[in-house]
This record gives sequence, C-alpha cells and structure tokens, in this order.
Amino acid sequence: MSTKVARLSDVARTAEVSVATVSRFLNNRLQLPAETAARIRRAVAEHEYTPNPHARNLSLGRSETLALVVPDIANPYFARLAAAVEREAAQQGYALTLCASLNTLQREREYIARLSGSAVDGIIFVSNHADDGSLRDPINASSRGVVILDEDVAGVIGPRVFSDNEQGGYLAGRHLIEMGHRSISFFGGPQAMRSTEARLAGIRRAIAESGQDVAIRDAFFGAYSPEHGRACAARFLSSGSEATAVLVSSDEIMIGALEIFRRDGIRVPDRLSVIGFDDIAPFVLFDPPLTSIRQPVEMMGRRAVDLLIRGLKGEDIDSVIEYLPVELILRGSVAHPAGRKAAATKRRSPNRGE
Amino acid sequence: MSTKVARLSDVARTAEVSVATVSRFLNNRLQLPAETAARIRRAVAEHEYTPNPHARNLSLGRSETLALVVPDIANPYFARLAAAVEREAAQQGYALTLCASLNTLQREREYIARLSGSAVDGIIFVSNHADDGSLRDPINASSRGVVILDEDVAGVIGPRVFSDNEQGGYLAGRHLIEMGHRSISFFGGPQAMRSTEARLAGIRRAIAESGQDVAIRDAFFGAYSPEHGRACAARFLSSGSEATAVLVSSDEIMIGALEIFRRDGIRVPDRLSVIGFDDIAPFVLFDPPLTSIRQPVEMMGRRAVDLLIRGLKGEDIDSVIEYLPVELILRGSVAHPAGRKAAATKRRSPNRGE
DNA sequence: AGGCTCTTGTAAACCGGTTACGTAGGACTG
DNA sequence: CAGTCCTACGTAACCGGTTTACAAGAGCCT
Repeated sequence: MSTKVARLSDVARTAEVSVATVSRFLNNRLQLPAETAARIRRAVAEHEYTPNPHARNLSLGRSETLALVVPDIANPYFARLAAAVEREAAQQGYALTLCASLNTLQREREYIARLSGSAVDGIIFVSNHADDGSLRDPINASSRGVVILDEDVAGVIGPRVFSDNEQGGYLAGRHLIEMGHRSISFFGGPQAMRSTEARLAGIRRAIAESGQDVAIRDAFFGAYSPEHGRACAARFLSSGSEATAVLVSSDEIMIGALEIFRRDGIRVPDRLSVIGFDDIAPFVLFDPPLTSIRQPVEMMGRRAVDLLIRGLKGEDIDSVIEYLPVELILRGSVAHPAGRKAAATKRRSPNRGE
Repeated sequence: MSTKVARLSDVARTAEVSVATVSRFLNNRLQLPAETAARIRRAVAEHEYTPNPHARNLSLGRSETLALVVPDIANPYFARLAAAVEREAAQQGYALTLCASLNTLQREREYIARLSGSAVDGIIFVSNHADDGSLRDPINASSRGVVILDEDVAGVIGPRVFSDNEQGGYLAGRHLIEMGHRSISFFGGPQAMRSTEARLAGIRRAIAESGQDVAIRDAFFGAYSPEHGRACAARFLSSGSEATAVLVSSDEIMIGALEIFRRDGIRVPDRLSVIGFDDIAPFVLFDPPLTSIRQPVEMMGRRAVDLLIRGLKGEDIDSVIEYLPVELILRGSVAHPAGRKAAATKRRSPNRGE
C-alpha cells in the first residue's frame, strides 16, 4: 500500500511517454498504436491511477457539479424533487451539491454568492417565498447557469420550470363544481407568489367556464406549512364559513388543516369536502383517502437538470419556460355538499387514483 | 461589468503588493500595518474578488465538502437524515454532495470509488441492505474519512452511528406485552441486517424480561418497501396467523401493510394491533393514528457529521460506535387483543405522542 | 561598527491536471 | 529529390491559488 496516490506523471514515467500523451489518450483525444496504448493502460492499472478531481476542475474550469438550492429537504415535496434532480444529474454525469436555504433570504443569497464563484457549473434554484428583489440581482449577476424551478423569482433572466398551477386550480375547481359545490374556500400559500395566484386564477377559470354562480369564500394565504394549515382551519371554522368545499394548496397545509378538522369533529367529506395539492404524502392511507391535484415532481426535476445542462453546453435556453402537466387524482375526500343528493358519492379515478 | 473574474494577482497589482502577501493576509496568516491592510481590502472590494474554489481546493488538497451516500432521498426517512446532515455540515462550513445509491451495490461501489479519489473530504455512508463483503474493502481502502450511518456494513474500520434498534424492539415488545398480547408478528427488514436482528433481539429481551409465555409468530423479512409490506400483510392474512399484534419495522413497510389490511377490512386496532418503526410519516393523521417507535433521525445526522469532521481534524474516531436513543410514541393503533377486556384502550404518551 | 532580531515583504515552487504548439521521422507525391 | 502530409508523440505554458524560503530594511544592543 503506497502512502502516496499516483499522479499523471507517475503513469507517464512508467509507460515511458509524456504526461500530455497519457492525458490526451485517457481523454480520448488521441489515437495511439496498440502497443503504446497497452503500455499506458498497464501503467494506469499498476498505479491504480485516478485523475485528481481538483486539478482537473482547475484546469478545465468546471467541476461537473450542479447545485440544488431548496428550502428544506426534509419536506417530502422537495425531497422528491431533489431525488429526481439527483437522478437526472447522475445520469448525465454530474454530481449534485445540496443547499438548504431554510427559506431564508439570507441563506439563499449566501448560497447564490458562494456558488456563483465557480464552485459549481450550474444552479437549480427552488424558493418558497416571494422575492423582494434582493434575490433577482445576485442571480442575474451570477456567472453560472441558473434555472428557476417550481416557484418563480420575478425578474430573473433565465429558464424556468413549473408545474401547471393554473391548470391544477382549474381541475380542482371544475371537479368541485361538478360535484355540486357553489361556495369554495381556498387555503393558499403565500399571497404574492405565482403558484398561489395561478391556482386561484385556475379556480376562477373553472367557475367562469361553468356558467354557474360559484363563489370563492374565505381565501387564506400564508406559508406552505402545517402551522398555516392549522390557522386556516381554525379561522375557517370560527368564521362560520358557508363554504362546502376547500382547496388546500399543499400537502403541508393539508396536514395542519386536517389536524384541526379532526380535532373539532368536522367529518370529511360528509360535512366538508377537501381537495389537496402536491399529492406527495401517502394520502391513500389518510382518513378519508384524499382527492388531490398531483404535481409532476419527477418530471420537473428532470426537466430542470436537462435544461441546465443544455445551457452549459451552449444552447440558448434563457427564454424557456415550461409548464408541466398536473393531474387530478380522485379519491374519497370530495362528496356532494351536505343537503344535496348524496348519489354517486364514490367515484374512482380512471388513471391511478388508488 | 468585467468579462473576466478577478484573480488574486489582479488584487495584488492594484494593492501594490505581491500575491503571497494578499493570500496570507486574507487567510489571517499575516499581520500587516493598517495602511497596507486597507489598501488590500480596498483592492479586494474594487475587484469583487473571491478566491477561485478549484484553485484553492487543488492547492490545499481539500474541498470542505462532504458526501452523503444514501439509498433514496425521496424516502422521507432518508430525506430527514439528509436534512440533518446538510444542516450540521453547513453549520461547520462544509458543503454536501448528495449521492443516491438506489440501494444497488454497483452504484454504491461507484460512488465510493469516485469519492475516494479526493472529490470530497469525507463520506457519510448509509446503506440499506446486507453487504456481501464487496462494500467493505473499497470503503476500507478509501483514503477519505468514512462514517457508517444508520445501518452497519460489517468489517469496515471506522466510526458508526446508529439508532438503538435493540432498545426500539424492546420498547415495542414491552408495550405489546403490557397491553396483553401473547402472540406477536414481526414484519422485518432484510434478514441479514443488523437493524433487523437488533430489533428482533429487543423483542426477545422484552419477552424474557416479562416472564410471560409470549411467542413471536410469522416473522417476515424483506426490503424496507411498501411492496414488502403488502407481501407481509398478504402472507400474514393467508396464513391465518394467530398473532394479535404486529411490529412493523419501518414506515415504508407500514404503508404497504396498511393498504392490504384496509383492503381486506382488517380493523386496526380492534382486530389487530400494529406498532410502527421510524415515525417519520405523518402517522398522526392515519386511520387510526399509529403508535410507533421514533428514531432520533436529526441527532443521527448531526452526530455523524460531527464525528466525521472531528476525524478530518485529526482526532482518532475509528473505534467510535454510538447508539442513539429511540422513543416510544403512543397513539391509537395498539389495543388489548380481541377477546380480552378492552379497558384502558386509550393511553397517551407522557412525552409528546400527539 | 558589527551583529541580532523583527517586520514586511518578494520570488518561486508547489498542487496535478489540460492543451496549444512544435517536431522528428517516415510515406507519399509530383 | 524537394515538398507535403501524416503519425506519434514531447515541451512547456497555462488554470489560480497557497506556502516555503529567503531578503531588505529598521531598530536595538554591545
């Protein structure tokens, strides 16, 4: 066991050629006669040579590494996103550096600054709150490729990948209206965020399209968190809302809201219908199984990586915006509103609403 | 906006000193008279200089980066672990590279090999299956620091951090026995794994300690996956098992098992008591809320990082093994076995078993 | 004045790759 | 036979930091 790890020059000496020859040969930038090639290969094997990545990075000016900035990987939604990103990155030969921003502007900016240096080749940026502009500038100043994923950061020049939130709101709204609801509540994310606005707009489109007299009552906005969900539910109940159904804008909010509804004995869907958004948590096993809009999380992760890498390779992707398709998963948490006929309460999804 | 990013030599020239002076000054390895220091600081600011990380890494031979090898980040258990690891690493000034092994030996070995080069300073290794020895050798050959986390890899020389699985099995077993169960089933993880063996041993200890005549019936072993959970439940049911309670060895297995139990109308806990392990999923909201052994996931992640970094700093940590304390969270999925008195069916945890 | 130690700084050698440019020798060409 | 091309490599200049070895001048002592 040698104490020292082999360098390129060791291999070159053993193979009796120059370092340039070895380097170019190993990087397939040079054809060599079989005999020389064999000598090099033998020397590589003998020394158990692997190129030093730091040297390689410095020399090439890149590291074949991407960074993912995400509010919190413990959150199952971001965990899934991260898994998809990692998979696609690995497949394309890139490593992935994970950066948890904990949803604070300060840490987001820190990461942007650090990564912009040239620690990584590109950045996938997922934020979870409205930007006051102090994110836009550092991102645009970054010399690296950046793709915005999942939630918009206004004013950033560069590609974006979202799920089709508007369509999600629309599908949810249409379903509720079809089921007979005429007064719908909305437990939303932060008010200033695009995802929130888009989902609300989708509900409105569904309402307009239905031609029915449907009202959105008690729309609450706040963080994508169980706390906010609890607060929504509490305010909803104490307001004596007349809404018969509620669209809950994320799994996290849902978890908090259900806790309160359950505590207060609000039966779902008998007394109140609920429809979720994200569909990451094992909602099949909830009581009742939750009808939900499913976000195309895997696809989002993969598309973001793919775009980023294409950008690194020189393609012009700055103006790409993608809206990936959501899906309505029918389970048991939406029924006809109380007081109406309870026929056909149970329906099954044609796709895979287990 | 300069097209070129500033280098150390640019700063040096502007400050009218040599690069060495700037470098040492910036790394606090040199006291300078106020006037010179100010000149350098001014030059740094003017050029918006940040050291090139690749060059720094090459020169220093380290990258202040750790790697986390984990079967699958989409799995909430590993997601939580990853979050804890990232947080602690960030706090100590290290970046984190994420590597998903997808639980395949091949990818695990690939990662070990790649990372051993010197891409990262240290590795936290989490596997999820029994090793046939082909992991042990590359890990031991690695020039980097490695800490084994969560699941043992036999024969590896180095520090380890586990949860106290034996104690988890014991707490679960004791609880079931106290509730009156005399025939207990075990839906385990892979048979050859330490975590599985330890949990089983814990149940046995509880049985021995109780002095009662308690039997472990229908112990099934397999992957930590919903599929395995479904299979366990199906075999359990078709075998007409006499067990009145089952210890389910992970959230994932639980999710699969509950699916089958629910489908077949097995009421929990009336007909069958279940107790989980991990307690990551939002089991509070399940029907019924699940009693579970909670693993100290955050602590595990942080301890692993802390150990690793201490090792990198030269401390001798090779023989450290830590077993972090688990906790029994009482909720509603364990009752007295059918046929017995149903008194005191509901109990609350003294800690925080909400 | 000569010899010391500090202070402040420099020049140059690393770290370990990649690559632009060059060249020696043989084959082919007109 | 000179000119040209191709093969098969070698030399040395990068990439951008850190650090060792060393020096010039200042202050101080004897």
